[in-house]
Amino acid sequence: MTRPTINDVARAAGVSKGAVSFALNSRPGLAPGTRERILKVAQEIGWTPSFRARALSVSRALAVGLVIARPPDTLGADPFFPSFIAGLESVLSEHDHALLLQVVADHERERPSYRRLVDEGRVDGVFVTDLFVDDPRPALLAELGLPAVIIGPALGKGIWPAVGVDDAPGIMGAVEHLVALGHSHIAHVAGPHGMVHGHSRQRAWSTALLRAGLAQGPCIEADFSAESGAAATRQLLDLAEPPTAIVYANDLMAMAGMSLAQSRGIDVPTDLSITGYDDTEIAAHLQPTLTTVSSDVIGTGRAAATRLLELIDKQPPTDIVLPPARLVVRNSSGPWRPTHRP
Amino acid sequence: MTRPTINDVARAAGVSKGAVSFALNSRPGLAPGTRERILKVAQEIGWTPSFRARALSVSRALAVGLVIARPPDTLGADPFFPSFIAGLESVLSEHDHALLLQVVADHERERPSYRRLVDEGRVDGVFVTDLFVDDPRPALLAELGLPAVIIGPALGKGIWPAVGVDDAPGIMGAVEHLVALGHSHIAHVAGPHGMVHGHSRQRAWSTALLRAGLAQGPCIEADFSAESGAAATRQLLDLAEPPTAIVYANDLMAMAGMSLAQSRGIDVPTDLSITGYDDTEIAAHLQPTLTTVSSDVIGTGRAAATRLLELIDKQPPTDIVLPPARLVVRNSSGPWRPTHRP
DNA sequence: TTGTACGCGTTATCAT
DNA sequence: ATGATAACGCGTACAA
Repeated sequence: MTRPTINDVARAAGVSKGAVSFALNSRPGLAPGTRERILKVAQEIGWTPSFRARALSVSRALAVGLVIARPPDTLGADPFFPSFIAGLESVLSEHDHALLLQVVADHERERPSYRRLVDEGRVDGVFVTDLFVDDPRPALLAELGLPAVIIGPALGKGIWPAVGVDDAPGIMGAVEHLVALGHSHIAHVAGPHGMVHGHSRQRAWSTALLRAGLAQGPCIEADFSAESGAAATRQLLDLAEPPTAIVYANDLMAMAGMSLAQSRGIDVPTDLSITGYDDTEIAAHLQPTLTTVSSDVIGTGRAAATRLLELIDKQPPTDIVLPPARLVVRNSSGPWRPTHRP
Repeated sequence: MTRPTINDVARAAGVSKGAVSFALNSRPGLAPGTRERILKVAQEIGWTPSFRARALSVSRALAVGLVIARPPDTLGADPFFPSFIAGLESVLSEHDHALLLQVVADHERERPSYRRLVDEGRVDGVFVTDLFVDDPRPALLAELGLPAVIIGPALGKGIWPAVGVDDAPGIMGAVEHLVALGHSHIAHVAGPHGMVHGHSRQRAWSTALLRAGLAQGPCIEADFSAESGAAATRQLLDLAEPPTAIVYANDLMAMAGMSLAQSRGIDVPTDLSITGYDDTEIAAHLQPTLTTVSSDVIGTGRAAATRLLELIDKQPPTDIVLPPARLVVRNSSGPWRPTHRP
């Protein structure tokens, strides 16, 4: 009833432990016949190498970690992680690595989280998400000697490789789309300036306006939450000259903003155009359907996992090309109409 | 630069490996002074026991698994997992257990996933979610000898303990709320009948109607997705006698349904009342705000983790009481008005 | 190909 | 009562 070990296989096949190990890892130095026989016996006995023994022996954890630092309720609304994790998994499982997940409420608790992962030797590397400007984590991880891959737009040259869909093309696409519809007063509801994806999306919005030869519209910093999206929208609509279009840094804020506008009797898109970012499942089923930016999140996960495994094995980086984020035009954006508001 | 081992500590403290181990695990048989000295030295050297070595030695993985079988895009819209995982983590980390996550696209791939977890000895137990009626997984896990805790409403007596907020009170609360508002033609957009939480919510709806002395309203089976929620709503509204209120099995379908109704010029809640389930972050920011059911998901995670660890250690179950799911009344539900539709 | 040391704690057996 | 010693768990890798 107890699990078979490598010794059982060796005995049954009439060879040594070492031979079995060689056969399993398909390493040279075994007669083809022997190799086959060993594998067949292993199959019959139903032996799979013990991950624990292997991990101890090779001094590797055979696992990587993902530490998510966010209040759980904010997490629930984020469509990123599930898909991202699915992408990670698809690569990791092929390389016999497991994904170890930790969710901590805030960045304070993130540090000890990494420490423990390292101290106990639980993981061989980690993914770092939600990077903020001047984030201390890359340096901390370097100090701990733990390989890492940063998820998100690369902000300057870093210690670690960054993997992620560049969000600029998507946001710029949104602005261009609105400009083409005749809008010239285009606002932005941004993510926190301190977070790189908040930052980069805002910069993309700003750059796009510049390129279109338009004046910078109003920009309000929010925090990706529905609450903050609604509040930001309220501020924008209360301006002396409210914008005719708003580019949101994510779908959740866009949805909250759209609802707020509607509750004030403002019609979307007749009176106000709105774009989101993420292409959440619900986006296509709102009233009106939401124009938003879609990116290959699963692909990002795959790329990140691939890169981290390479980093761990000290292999040269594969060049992985991800399709750029693209605008999905729906009904929340429409032509600008030079009418008077009530 | 290499990690300190138990030997380093033993040498520095002038004792044997065994003594250090005893000190660490606070086991009897050491003079108080010795114990303290050892711990102090360990602290100074910065030694933490290697998880790998310990796992091999105690023949335990010191980790538990969560296998999520869902297409990633459906996952993204589900607010359950992030909070649930946060709850799991808070308990697991205190007991030095890690959470190993796997996301597979469908149930076909779930089976091999468990096999690998077991064969490699990666985990000591698993959480089973999204249980469906006559689910083969509990039996499979029993056969594999892998302790499990089922997440969700207990459907009959099972091999494994079930942990989860009972959804019946919440759904019944929604129906009662609608009845109190004067509605008598209350429909249900259900989750898949084959899934226990789809099933149990539908039963709760049905029971509540019965208790209120009302006729069973129309019920349409959907699959928790926005798409299916919209389709089901379309069917309901096309009935000769459309319902005046719809109870949805989750927020996502409710949102899609609400949008669909609005796109047809039906006012919510004036012409149609709507309730959801989950209390998603966006629910409070929709137009109108969504009446829905809220439950303690983090608490569920904590309870599940506690129970699984007990199961693994063959300890008697702690009795954990979770607050029942409760209705959060907002603006998508209102009094029934006996008016004619256009 | 085989034999064996090794990785690193845990625990049962012994000695004082 | 204290603490040392050695076997053990299970693959991997190198010398023979």
